[in-house]
Amino acid sequence: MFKELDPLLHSQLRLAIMSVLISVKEAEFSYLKEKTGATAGNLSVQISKLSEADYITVEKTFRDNYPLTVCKVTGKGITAFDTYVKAIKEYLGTKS
Amino acid sequence: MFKELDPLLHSQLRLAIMSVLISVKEAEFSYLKEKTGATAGNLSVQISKLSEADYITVEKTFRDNYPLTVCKVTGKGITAFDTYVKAIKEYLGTKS
DNA sequence: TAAAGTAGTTTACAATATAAACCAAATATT
DNA sequence: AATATTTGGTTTATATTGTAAACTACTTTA
Repeated sequence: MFKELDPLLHSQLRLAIMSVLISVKEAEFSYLKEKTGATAGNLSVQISKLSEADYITVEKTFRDNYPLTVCKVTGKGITAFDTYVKAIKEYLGTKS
Repeated sequence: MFKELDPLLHSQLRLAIMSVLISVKEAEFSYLKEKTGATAGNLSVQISKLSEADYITVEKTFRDNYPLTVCKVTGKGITAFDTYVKAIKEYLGTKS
């Protein structure tokens, strides 16, 4: 009846991160922090999880002497997100 | 940016329960169990939580000598569900 | 009357989410 | 030139949540 919801995506913050990354293709840590409203600690943890699953890539460099973390969504991530969107719509009813 | 997702509804099983109840207005425990594919234990716990929040009402009676649990969604539950649907659509992108 | 079935509830544990504490380096202040 | 503050995060500890397994209580069937 109801499709499984990818537990990695069924998390408010991880879903928000993916949503942002799909819309912009690339984002800095601080940008994600601002857009999602998350604390840095929580954001760091959830970025690691998405990265471990290869839903996103994380590049750590420096800019103006400060560390800079840049995230991008992968093909696998886009597919997973699309699948999640289709699945959850079943739950939301026909008014979708 | 992103609206909060009601944590009570942002759970695969509770969302499925609400989804069913909104489509049928009233359902027995065993019907919910079949539709959601949940174990009885998990279903029992999640029904209690929805009931405590007054998102649903639970009526315990007997039918043919066996206990019978019937659930209905409340007005508050419908409102909460609608709000959740609107909120999560923000996360799902414009292809919604 | 013993075994199996119905309809759940309770409990114990695993997984998740999150804030708080921490770290390393850079810049600003006294 | 120390010291304090800021940047940009990570790690850790705790609280919350989710779930399966075990249990309860009663009923039916053999």
